[in-house]
Amino acid sequence: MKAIISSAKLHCEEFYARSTLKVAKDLLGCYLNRRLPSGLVLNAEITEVEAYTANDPACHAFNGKTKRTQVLFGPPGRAYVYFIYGMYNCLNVVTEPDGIPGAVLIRGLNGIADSGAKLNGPGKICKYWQIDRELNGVSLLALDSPLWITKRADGTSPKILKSERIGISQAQDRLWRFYT
DNA sequence: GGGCCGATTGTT
DNA sequence: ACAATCGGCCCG
Repeated sequence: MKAIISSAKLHCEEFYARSTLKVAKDLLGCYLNRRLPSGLVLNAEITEVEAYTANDPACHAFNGKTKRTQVLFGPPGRAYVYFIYGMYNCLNVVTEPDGIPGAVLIRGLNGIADSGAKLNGPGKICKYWQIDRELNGVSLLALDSPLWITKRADGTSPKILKSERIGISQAQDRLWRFYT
C-alpha cells in the first residue's frame, strides 16, 4: 500500500453534507489534489469559490433534476463537472445532504505543484488539470480517487472576502463568491 | 429537428 | 466588444 497523503487529511462526507455557503467558505485554504492519467499528482490551495444552491436561480439545479444536473442532487463530496460555452469544463464540489442540490464552484488555485503560480478561472483550472466530464460524479472521499481535497496542514483559516458571482445573469445580488 | 443560451476565455 | 464552439433544453 502506498501513501498518497502524508500529513494532510481528507474531509469526511459530513463536511460536505452541510450548508453550501459554509462549505464554500471552509474550502478556502484547503488543497485540491489531482492525479493525472500519467500518474503525476498536482496540488494547490483553493483561493476562490462560488456557492450555488437549490433556491438559487443561477444554480443549474434550479429548474429541477435532469440528466445533466442529477449529480447535484446526489450524495455530497462528489465532483460535478459541466461543459460550458462549447469549450470549457468547470469543476464543482457537491454539497448538502443526499437529495438536496448544491455545489461549490472552484474558481481559483494558488501554489500549483509548489511552484507558487496562480491559476484563475474555472475553465483554465479544468483545462490545465485535465478535468472533464469523465470525472463528473466521482467521489472526492476515496483515497484512490483521481480528485480529492485535503485540509490545510496548520489548521488555520484564511481571511475571507466576498463579492457577486462571476458571469451569471440571475441572482446577481447574492454575494456568494468567496476568495482569499 | 431547430434555435437559443450559457457558472468562460483570449483577442480585437 | 466579440468570437470561438457545442451540449442541454425547450418548443413544436
